[in-house]
Amino acid sequence: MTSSRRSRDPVLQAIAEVFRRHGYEGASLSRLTAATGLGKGSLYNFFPDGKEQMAAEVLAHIQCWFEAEIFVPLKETEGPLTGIESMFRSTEQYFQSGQRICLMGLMALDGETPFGTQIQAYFSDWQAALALAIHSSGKLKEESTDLAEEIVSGIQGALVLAHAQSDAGIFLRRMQSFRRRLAFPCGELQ
Amino acid sequence: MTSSRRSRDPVLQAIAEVFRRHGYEGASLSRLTAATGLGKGSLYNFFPDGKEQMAAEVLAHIQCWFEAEIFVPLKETEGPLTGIESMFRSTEQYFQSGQRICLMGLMALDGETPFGTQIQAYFSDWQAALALAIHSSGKLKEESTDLAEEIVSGIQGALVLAHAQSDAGIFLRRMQSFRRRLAFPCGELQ
DNA sequence: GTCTATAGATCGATAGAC
DNA sequence: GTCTATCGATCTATAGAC
Repeated sequence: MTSSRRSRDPVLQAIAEVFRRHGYEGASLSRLTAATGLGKGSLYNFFPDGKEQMAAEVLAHIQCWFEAEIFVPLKETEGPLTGIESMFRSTEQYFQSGQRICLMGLMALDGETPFGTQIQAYFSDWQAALALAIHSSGKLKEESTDLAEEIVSGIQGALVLAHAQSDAGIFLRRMQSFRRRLAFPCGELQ
Repeated sequence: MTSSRRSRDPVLQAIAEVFRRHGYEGASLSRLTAATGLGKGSLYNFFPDGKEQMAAEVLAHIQCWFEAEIFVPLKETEGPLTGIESMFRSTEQYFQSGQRICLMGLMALDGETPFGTQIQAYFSDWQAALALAIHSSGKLKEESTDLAEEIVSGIQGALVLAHAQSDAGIFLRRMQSFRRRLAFPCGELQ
């Protein structure tokens, strides 16, 4: 169990990279075997239900990582602003300053995948945790929800644009912009 | 020429919908024949270079539409604010209030497609036209560029989130938020 | 110009040797 | 647990009848 965990994780990460780069339909078994260094037989030994199970487990792994590293700190940190700043830092690191894509966002656009529920949960969990942190930093409840929606969607858009322009600077500039937006209370004008 | 144009356009639109729904790799010829009502032979008569040519022409068609309906009005309208408002309206209409996906954004994330140049041009043209309109509405040049980047990427993110949550309201709320952001000069704080 | 038939490659998945 | 061999289905693309 524990040793299976230890060997399963790097395989899952290699698989995740293939899904990120090629999308669900483009992630062929030949690409997956090449990326993992495993034969088809071994892959089906790890994931008896094949490609769909691989994608489902990758998404579950991502959800767990964000839950532990971002959502929980957002909800629990004593000073809520440090939770928010830790979110920005973890997000920048996870997406490699904008060079890496969000698989949840890609799958959301891709559509026609059986992962709608997982994707929906990921985004609503993120937004809820962030809205709570913003609210307890002193903003009104309505404004917090709105800002959380702006930032969660804004991060996705920043990843799209950064990848389209092959310019990670776009992502980092957007993240700085979100930080400023939370620091200055100019949203109260409306 | 003119009659070929007339018959080519609806075919191209049907093809575009398939790419939007299934991505480049998921847009199989069988789906394309089903959506267009044409046999493979006819499709290859229209597009001798096959799927890649179909996608390239779809993207070119989209670029042309945005150029004519959004970018030019942004650059040319007498009162620049009416150009910006017309952009918001056309954008909401084009993306069907957030129910329709941006094919350029999807292809940008999809990666590994040979359309990087077209995608890059689309986004930089949009941002440049919008920045110019914002600048001539009275904002500083630096702030205009930044706001244009925020809005162009923000629209993409709003489409991602709206599709993930199956909630077009998200897209419409983000668009309203952008309008407010342009109306109130609170960005000068930093 | 539209269709059907089909080629050749690759797809996801399985079987069975080791 | 890992591999190779192979299945049937589907893929993109072509050929040729009408």
